Amino acid sequence: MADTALRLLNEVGLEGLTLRRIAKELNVQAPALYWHFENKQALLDEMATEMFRRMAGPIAATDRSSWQAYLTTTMKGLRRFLLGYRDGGKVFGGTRFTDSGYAGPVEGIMRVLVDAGFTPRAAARALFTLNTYTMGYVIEEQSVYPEPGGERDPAYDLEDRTLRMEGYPLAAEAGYEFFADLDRGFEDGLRAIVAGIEATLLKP
Amino acid sequence: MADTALRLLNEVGLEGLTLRRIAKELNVQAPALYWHFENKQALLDEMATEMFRRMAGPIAATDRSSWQAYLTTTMKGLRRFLLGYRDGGKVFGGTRFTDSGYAGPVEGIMRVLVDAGFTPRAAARALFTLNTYTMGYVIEEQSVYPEPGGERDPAYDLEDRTLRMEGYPLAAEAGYEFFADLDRGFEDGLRAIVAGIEATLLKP
DNA sequence: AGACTGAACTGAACGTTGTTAAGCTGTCAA
DNA sequence: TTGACAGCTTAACAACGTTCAGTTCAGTCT
Repeated sequence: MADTALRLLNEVGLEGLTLRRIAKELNVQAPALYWHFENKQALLDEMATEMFRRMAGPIAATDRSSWQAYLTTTMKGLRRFLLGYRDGGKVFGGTRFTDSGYAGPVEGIMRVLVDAGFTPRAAARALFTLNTYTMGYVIEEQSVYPEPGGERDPAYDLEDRTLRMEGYPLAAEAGYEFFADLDRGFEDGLRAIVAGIEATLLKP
Repeated sequence: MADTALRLLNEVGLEGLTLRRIAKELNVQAPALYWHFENKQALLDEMATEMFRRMAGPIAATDRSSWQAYLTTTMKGLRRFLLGYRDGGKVFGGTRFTDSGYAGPVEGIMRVLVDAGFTPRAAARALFTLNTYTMGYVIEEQSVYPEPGGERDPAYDLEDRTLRMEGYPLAAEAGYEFFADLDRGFEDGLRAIVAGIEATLLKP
């Protein structure tokens, strides 16, 4: 049921994801959904939780050669997963999980960090910082590329953007760096944050 | 007009911000708004732009004793401003600006960084990384504290949260660190990122 | 003065949305 | 056979964004 909604999400986007559309996909009338969910928000929460369940498994089995490599591949994985769903960032950000299934994965990441010498508080801070960065990045990214693997939104055309920046050469160059190579941009930011975590949270 | 909508935003939230409600505030009928805006999204874009205009001034006049201090106070200011509007993070994130008024402030920040020895590309990356972090943080934060200066959303009750985490001691402690002191949490993350920027983007 | 223009708005309506209420259908246990 | 209950349907509601044809009114031109 949340499965169906998630599949539909990639077809119609968050805006087009109406209860009647979901019901149609299930060969059912819209009010029938209320037997399973209290309201639409509860369904969205369930969807976010299901998304998390699906990514928790694959992400768990990552590079453990160092805590840096572990965090890096984990966050790359998180981004890839969120990008896999249309509006994945928005659906995921700010929705509460409907069960405690995320406790396990969080415990796993925390374990790695604490074993590497972090205090629990520093480990939690590192994790939260990386999470918010990744989510913020994906939200921004998905407003440039609304559909997974799809075309760039024409409103973010780089040449138009540069033209409108006349008189502000550095801002023009910045705009280009912001939205040109999003993969590399994410990883450069990620590398910076991981290095900063080592400098200020592991060895304060 | 966007002013009125912004004032109303803090009263009724993004969800309650309907065209009929805005029109009522202006002593006008709802369709009249379409004389001034193509559609509701255009109005939201205009609101985000207006938000940016209001924060660009105050933020510009900040600590210039070092680029680190400059970035830190700028980002603290950005967060404070976003927190000043209900759902400020969501309104701001992923909306396109309606004019090029943001080019000036961006140019200013870039200038400081380049003068401090950053390449333009590294400066842009530093700025974007901090921006996405701040926006992601505020979005998360505002789902815990929906109203500016208001009460904590009961769904994020820390004790409930901790209870549901039985068997995952580190995750429980992490949950506490995540949502306990949001001011300190933001600044700790900020400090880490700024340090990482120095280590990997200024001196690669 | 009178005709015209355009900006700004009204009133009524349309299709769609999330949601509620009451009632129908089948399945399984007592 | 009866009853309970899960799961659904049909009908309807208020509210939403939006469209369209018409109205008001200040200002301009002849």
